[in-house]
Amino acid sequence: MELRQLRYFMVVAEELHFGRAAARLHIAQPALSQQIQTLERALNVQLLQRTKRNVTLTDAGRLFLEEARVTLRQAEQTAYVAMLAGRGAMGRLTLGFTGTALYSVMPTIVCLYRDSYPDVDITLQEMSTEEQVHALQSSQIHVGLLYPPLRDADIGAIPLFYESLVVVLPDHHPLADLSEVSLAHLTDESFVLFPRVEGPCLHDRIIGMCQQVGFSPRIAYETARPQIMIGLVAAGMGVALTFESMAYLKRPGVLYKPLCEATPEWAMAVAWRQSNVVPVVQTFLDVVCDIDWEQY
Amino acid sequence: MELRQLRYFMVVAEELHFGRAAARLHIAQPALSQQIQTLERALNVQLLQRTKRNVTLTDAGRLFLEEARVTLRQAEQTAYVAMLAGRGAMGRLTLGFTGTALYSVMPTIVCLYRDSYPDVDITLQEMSTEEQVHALQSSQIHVGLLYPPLRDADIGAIPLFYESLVVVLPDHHPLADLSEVSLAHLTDESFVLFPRVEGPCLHDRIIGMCQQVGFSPRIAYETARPQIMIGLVAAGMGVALTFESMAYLKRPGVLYKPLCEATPEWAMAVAWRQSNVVPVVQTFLDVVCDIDWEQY
DNA sequence: GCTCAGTAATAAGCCTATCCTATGAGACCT
DNA sequence: AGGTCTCATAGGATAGGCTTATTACTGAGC
Repeated sequence: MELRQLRYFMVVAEELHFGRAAARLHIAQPALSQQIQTLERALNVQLLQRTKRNVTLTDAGRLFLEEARVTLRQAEQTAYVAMLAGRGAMGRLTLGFTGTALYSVMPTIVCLYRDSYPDVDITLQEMSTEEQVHALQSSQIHVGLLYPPLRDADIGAIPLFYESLVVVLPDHHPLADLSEVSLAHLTDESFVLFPRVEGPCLHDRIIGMCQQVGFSPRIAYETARPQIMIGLVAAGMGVALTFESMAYLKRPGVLYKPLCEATPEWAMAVAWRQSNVVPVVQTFLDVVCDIDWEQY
Repeated sequence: MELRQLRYFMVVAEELHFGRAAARLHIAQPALSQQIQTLERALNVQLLQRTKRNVTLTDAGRLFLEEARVTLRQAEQTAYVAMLAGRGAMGRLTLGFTGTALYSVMPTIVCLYRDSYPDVDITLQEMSTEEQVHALQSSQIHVGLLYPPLRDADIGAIPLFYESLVVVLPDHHPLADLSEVSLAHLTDESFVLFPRVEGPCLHDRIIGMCQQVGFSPRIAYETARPQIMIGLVAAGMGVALTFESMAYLKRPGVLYKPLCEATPEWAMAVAWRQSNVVPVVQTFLDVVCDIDWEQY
């Protein structure tokens, strides 16, 4: 039994006339008669009652027709699913993101992507930049939201938008009234900073900047989680340096101040493994690149 | 897209190895490669990721595989339904039966048939012998339970069992104490009888028997419904003549008495249209003929 | 580093099945 | 009785599927 035979049979059952059915199928009538005969022989069942004058369905034919319709619909569905999946409009996408991305770009991107591709299931995993690189290399995630630079040439990355560093202060801090803060003001402060492994390059740059101003920051606490970071600042455990986009994460008792110094313009990027651009990755990148980051 | 390709793909997806898959399918490896390629080209989707060393499913392939499995199962179901229907083990059977059959053979037959062929839906229709003949001729019913003789040569009939006539009396009737009753006793009675159209031949025989004994029965009420017939007898509206199998229909206030006279041995028969022996009819007749009517 | 085994793709030829045209056979109508 | 309609059959052309042989490439072992 083949789908062709089901398709042919369905038309014959609708027309109850081999000539017309053959015309609809764009084949000659004898070919159609043959196929139906082959089908009946394969099933060992008479599906049609032919007199020399007209054609009717047998009871078996009627029941077979119903099932055949279901089968053909299901076959269509099968092809449709493949088509969707092949275009990246269906399936599963696993996305890694840093703790900071959770409070900035990640929700935006995921919402827009879901709107465009509702049939793609998304698996979200918070992980550090380092972890994301490994996860990309081992195909545990499809794409990541992380902080360049990356050393692996196989991993592509597109920076989304550049942002400066800001200082996070408790609101009763002596510097709270200034409109901007210099690193020099922070010489004797305790610092809350992200762990070096979260972004060794940026970490080193920050330490370097401090040393240029003449001090080595005393890092009292390390945490990659923004919520915890500003919580510690609010509790007076120190000051923090973080990205300006974090300023969206309001919390009573905490102020964000720009730095006077030209800070490194740092970018969050979307990254993927270039040797593994499966369709869902491509559509995801399309969506991300379509976003106008200026407004953020 | 054809079912063959789905079957092939399923095996390749299971083996993830063209050589082994081809062996399982009893074809050569290049044929399999070709079919899968044709399938991928038809869908315009890559289902398998081949390196020179091994084969893996793409995301699209995984989703396609699930749907393909469903499709193949449904195709099997389609063939299975046709097979069942072709053997008369599935579909619909319409059965005509007389009012008397309702209280004798019909329930027995229908129960046994349902046990053997649970997937055949049965439509039951009470109708007179005459009506059944017409319904058989016009294919409104497949088989009937009725009283021969039938004049149509195209309608086959098998008598099920022979039975005699009995007299139905109200229990306070003067003849109630006799163990058997003669027609001569009933000369002055009012009769409750089935309408002539329900079985003209038997009706005429009964009238004839009465006339042989020397009287013409006064038919006070005519009804084809046994319940009504014995109800009328119980109410003292007359006596009735009916088949002995009716004696199963007990009712307080009513007695059944055999006749002294040799009555015509009359048979209920199963009838069908010989030019319309579709599978369900054949299986129905098989069941009916398998019943040992001696015990009834 | 080279060879060999393993694996999928490709090539070329054969064969079957699918399709076509032409024709036959039975039913219904005039 | 002849004509028309409709499905089945017959015979030939064609395409698609299968086979074997070969190629191209990979990875493992010596």
